[in-house]
Amino acid sequence: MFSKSCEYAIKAMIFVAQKSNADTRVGIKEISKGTDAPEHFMAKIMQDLSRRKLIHSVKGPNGGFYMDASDLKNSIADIVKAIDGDVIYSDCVLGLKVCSEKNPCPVHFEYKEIKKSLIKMIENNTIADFNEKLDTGMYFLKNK
Amino acid sequence: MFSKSCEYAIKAMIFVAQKSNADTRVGIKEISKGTDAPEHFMAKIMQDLSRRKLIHSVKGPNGGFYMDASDLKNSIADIVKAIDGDVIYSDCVLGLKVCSEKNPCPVHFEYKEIKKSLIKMIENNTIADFNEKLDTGMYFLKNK
DNA sequence: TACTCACATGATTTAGAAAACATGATTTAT
DNA sequence: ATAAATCATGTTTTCTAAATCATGTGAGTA
Repeated sequence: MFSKSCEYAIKAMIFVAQKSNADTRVGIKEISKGTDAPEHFMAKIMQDLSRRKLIHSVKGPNGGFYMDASDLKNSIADIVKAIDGDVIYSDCVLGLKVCSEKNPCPVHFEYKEIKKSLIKMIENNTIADFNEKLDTGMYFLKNK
Repeated sequence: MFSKSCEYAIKAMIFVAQKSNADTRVGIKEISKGTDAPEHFMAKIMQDLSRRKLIHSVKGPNGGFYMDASDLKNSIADIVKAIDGDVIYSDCVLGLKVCSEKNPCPVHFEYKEIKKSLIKMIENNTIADFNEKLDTGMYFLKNK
């Protein structure tokens, strides 16, 4: 559904939210281990997220990434838009460049409703929400 | 959502359903033009569909592809399973290899419901259904 | 039979995402 | 001020889906 980059980005945001606070930062190594993502690739993604102000970073010794209260208010949709753009809002099951009310593919109207709930899901779930969930220890960001 | 191959496969099935009957077959060239897909690539996909008995083919002069009554009863899900396998049934928003009730990613339960309606959609829509739709001229398989 | 048409099969190439690498810049600590 | 830690940036490599190419096979027709 999302690009690999985007999957990693979401996982990283959730992971950092869990592990960081005002003066505890999380480094790339820890993030990539905690989310089961390739280190160098994840580094690049973190820099994207940082450039787009979805997360804070500090250089140097004891540096790393962290999230403040306003970062925690971001939704999954904000991350997806930052990394994958708005394909999720415009994509077509059959791959039509333009698939709309006026120019619908054969499944346009059926998919429309599903897409609506999909968008609702990613827009209504904030990082803070996941933070609480993960605290229960009943959810996972990686398999092994 | 689906692979490019799968998108083309669905379009091709719908297209052939429209254009063919017992003694009118549709050739690769016509199919690829009618669905805006690369000819050689589409040829390969048609052969997959043919091998998996989702469509009939005839070699030689006046040969081509066609669908009989039972072919028309196939659902979109049948095509998806033939081309992409059952990833749609097991995929995870965050890319976990195993994402289940026992080992859920943070969005597993929210996505579960959406996935259910997605599957329902592709299982309940048969090629024959589209055939009728397309007759109205209000749906499209390509843009230009 | 021989020729042609059109699908079938397998090998090859291309393009773009995913991943890795090399180097630069900034901060902290001594 | 120097060195080490850590994020930032740009380039290169790898991998796989997507697309193409070359050749084979069966069916129809004269």
